[in-house]
Amino acid sequence: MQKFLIKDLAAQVGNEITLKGWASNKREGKGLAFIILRDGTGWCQCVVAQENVSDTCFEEAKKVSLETSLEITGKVVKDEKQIGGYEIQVSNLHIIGHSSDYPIAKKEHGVDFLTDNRHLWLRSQRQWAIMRIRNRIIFAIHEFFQKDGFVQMDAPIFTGNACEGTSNLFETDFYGDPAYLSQSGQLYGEAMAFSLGKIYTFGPTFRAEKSKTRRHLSEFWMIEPEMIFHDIFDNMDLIERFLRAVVTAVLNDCEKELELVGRDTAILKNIIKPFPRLTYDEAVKIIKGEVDVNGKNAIQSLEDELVLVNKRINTVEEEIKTREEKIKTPGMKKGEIGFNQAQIDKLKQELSDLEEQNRNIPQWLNSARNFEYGNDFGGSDETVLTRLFDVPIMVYNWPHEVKAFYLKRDPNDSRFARGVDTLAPEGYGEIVGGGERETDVNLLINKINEHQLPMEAFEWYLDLRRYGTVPHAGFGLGLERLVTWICKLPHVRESIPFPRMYGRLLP
RNA sequence: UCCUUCUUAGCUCAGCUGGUUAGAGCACAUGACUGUUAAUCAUGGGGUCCCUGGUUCGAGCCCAGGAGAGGGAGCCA
Repeated sequence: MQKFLIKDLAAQVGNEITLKGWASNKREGKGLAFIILRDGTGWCQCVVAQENVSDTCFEEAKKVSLETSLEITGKVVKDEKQIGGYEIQVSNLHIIGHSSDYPIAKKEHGVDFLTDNRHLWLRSQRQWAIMRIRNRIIFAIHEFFQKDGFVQMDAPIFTGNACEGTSNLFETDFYGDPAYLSQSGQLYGEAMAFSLGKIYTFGPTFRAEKSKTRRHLSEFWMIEPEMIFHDIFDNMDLIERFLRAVVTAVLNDCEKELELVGRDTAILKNIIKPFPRLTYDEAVKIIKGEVDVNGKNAIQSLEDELVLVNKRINTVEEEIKTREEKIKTPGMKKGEIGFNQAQIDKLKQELSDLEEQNRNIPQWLNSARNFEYGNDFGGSDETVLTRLFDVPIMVYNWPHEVKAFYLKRDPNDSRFARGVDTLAPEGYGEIVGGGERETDVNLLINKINEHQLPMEAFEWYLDLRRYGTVPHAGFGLGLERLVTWICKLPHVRESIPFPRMYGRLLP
């Protein structure tokens, strides 16, 4: 077992202790080696000075390469310059497992390579920070619901019926019968709420969507609370309190991790402000640019963005050119060439992202301008809308045709269903979908027929209305999308330890 | 399913109008340097230019087909 951990070094200043872990980096000088040790709880520089250790020990230190596992004994010294604020002056060192040609270098890598090496990528600092934030989010979710009187219950993963239609389901063999991997625990959640009042499920969800976008996974974790005697407005109140609690927990406890992922926390701190609530009608007007919000016009701001993107493309191209010229000047130091080369690589990465945006934004503009009233929002519409806000927004009262069969019709206007989507700001889009459920058995039967779903598979669900129906509501939160927004990640793939995506099953 | 971008060393990328022996940085190996922060400096090894076919005196570069990856639309949390 490990007696001492890097995170606890503060209490050990002046003491000689033994740490166990991996070498995440090493720098060498004459008679001196600096090993950055990581043990899962943090990073710490260990200094091996030839004069302080035996010759065999120093030879051993020289053999340490990236990700070699080792045991290090030495004195803990305070040193503000270092990552964790402490340093080990090594007196003894012992290699546990060698590591040669570790594939992930101390440099930028492409996504394909990193995803192929996810099992090793997880060891890097940024991924470590994301996983810790993910963990804090999960814990905060449980804390919030448990304190609020919810009971955690589990929906089955094998299901015989499709919740919202048969497409996008992974089919498996269940003793000779077709079974589907759950794409939502929602219907089961309703049954469980009718027993325990307020429940939430927390489990994996599977969608066979052939989507290759920055916000889709084939396997993701969903949190689905369901509450009796809640209407859509109670539901929105809960969503708001819930998200506020989770984000606040991360802000309070993950300062270091947020810094490591480079998250500007100013926008997260806005979470204390009330979430704007828009009806579908209001949101459509904003998307189409007919109504301004916060002094900003959706179409205009997107057009401005396009201009900025183009300007930035020019600047970046110029800078690449300048640096390429600079490299060619004779007599330049090798180190300076390397530095410029690295800058050029970074700029090229930015350039290809910008060019991507340059291709996408005109499409989004087109789709926003021509948005047809009555349609569901597409990914780009959500982006266009949420770019204008600095807090999550809630859009409710959707045209009933575009939403799931189990949503309640608005009693004041039957064209609308009482669904609510919560969209994360900064262009991130939908993180929560939910609503008030239909309570009338006959309206439900009509809807099931309209959607051409197999009635026999839903008989048990209809029983919930036959035996003491009550008003109830709930929602589903996509954990990875929340992690992605809170960390401001460029892609969901970094928000889960081993992402399962269209075309990705390994590692 | 459709649109779009890409594929050159282990990794990240150059490679001009089609021209002779394909380059750089990182990583790796050896050596130098007592305090480095992606350390630095010197030397060295390392290539099926994604695959198949075509055009050409000549293809990493042009054409056709295929494979793989990125992003987007649809669909969705």
